[in-house]
Amino acid sequence: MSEFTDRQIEIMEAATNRISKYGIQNLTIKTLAEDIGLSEPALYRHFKSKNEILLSLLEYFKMEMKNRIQSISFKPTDTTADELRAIFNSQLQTFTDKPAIVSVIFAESIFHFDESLSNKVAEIMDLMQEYVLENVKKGQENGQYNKLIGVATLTTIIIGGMRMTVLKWKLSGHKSNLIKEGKTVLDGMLKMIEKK
Amino acid sequence: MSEFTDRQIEIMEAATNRISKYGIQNLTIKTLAEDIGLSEPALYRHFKSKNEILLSLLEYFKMEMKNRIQSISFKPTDTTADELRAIFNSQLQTFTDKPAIVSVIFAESIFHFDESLSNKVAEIMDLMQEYVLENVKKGQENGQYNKLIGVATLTTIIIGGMRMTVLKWKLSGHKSNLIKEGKTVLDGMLKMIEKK
DNA sequence: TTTTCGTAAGTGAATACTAACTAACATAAA
DNA sequence: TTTATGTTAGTTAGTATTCACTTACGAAAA
Repeated sequence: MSEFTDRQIEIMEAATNRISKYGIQNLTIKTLAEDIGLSEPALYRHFKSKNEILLSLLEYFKMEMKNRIQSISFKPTDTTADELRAIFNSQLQTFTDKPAIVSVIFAESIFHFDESLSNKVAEIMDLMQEYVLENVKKGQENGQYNKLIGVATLTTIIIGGMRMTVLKWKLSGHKSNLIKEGKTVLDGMLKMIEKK
Repeated sequence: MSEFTDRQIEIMEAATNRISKYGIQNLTIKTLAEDIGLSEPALYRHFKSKNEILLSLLEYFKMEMKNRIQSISFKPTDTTADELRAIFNSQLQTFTDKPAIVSVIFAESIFHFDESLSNKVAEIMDLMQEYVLENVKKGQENGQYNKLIGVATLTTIIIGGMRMTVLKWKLSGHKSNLIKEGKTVLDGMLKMIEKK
């Protein structure tokens, strides 16, 4: 199914964990090899460079996210707001299960040094943006959302609010309840957006 | 006035610019010295380590931001929303004048490798949060803001929306008009919050 | 004369990556 | 069934380069 081997996935997950725990500066081929219990050259059997590990890791998450969100099945009784709730719930659940991912995909700045990497992060952000924009458009068209604010601006506010919630959760050391807080913030925004 | 010498400020600004242009990975003592036209050991005359340059740089901006925001003079006719507009306008103006700052203070992740540095970034974020929280509390108390949402959640949404706007501006290569777009987003949020 | 601010020329440690080799195993011709 | 050949995934022991930082010294202002 996946285009990656088991060993490659193991390496990518170890890299994600190390970045999450100690930052990108501490992700070296040496430490990464030690984490997995292999020698340094062994890693080069599976990826041709360190950059390729990072690039693959981002691509891997992008694929996962796309598949996951597109396979969410909405009920016929769901409102447009319910659909948005389902999308973010799925995201927050993934982050809660694998907190290390957040450190990697929310970090435009750590990949600033390499164009291919920062482009890949931008692609992931754009993908999420598309889903939200589509939802907002739909909600305004079917009259479930008010039209106080334009589609683009509303999308910025929604994504911004959710990102901020994730960031605070991360800075708290993952101690707070991300799913609960994310729900509070999203419901807050929907309370202001939904027509009554 | 400042606790920093001219040379120190010159070094901190050069460091900020280099991080902004090429990322933290490219900020080395060698490249930094070349930017200023000095030798490497000369930098050590002014800062005792590379980390101290970064730490000072963050402290320098924190001080600047605190002074700047606290010296904003509100008119008696200003609504609570106007006060919030003035605060963010001041921030966005600073970012527009010196875009490099954004790369440094919006980057929790790039300083992940050092606790003192990430703490300093958190302090800057907390400071901004305080100003917004105070404003939201005041607005709800004096009846200018509605009470659909709690103070903390509303603060998260506002800061999140503004951060997202700045991030998009940064990813656009500073090509969009930050002040204008920030105003649009803030006005959008206020439209939903203000009592009519 | 002392202090300040600079330089040239290093240091040891760490980094991404490579060279050369091998054990284990699969495939298929003899 | 044995033997030859190739592949996969690993090893040890390096390479050149880059890094933050230091030592020892010079010039010139106070």
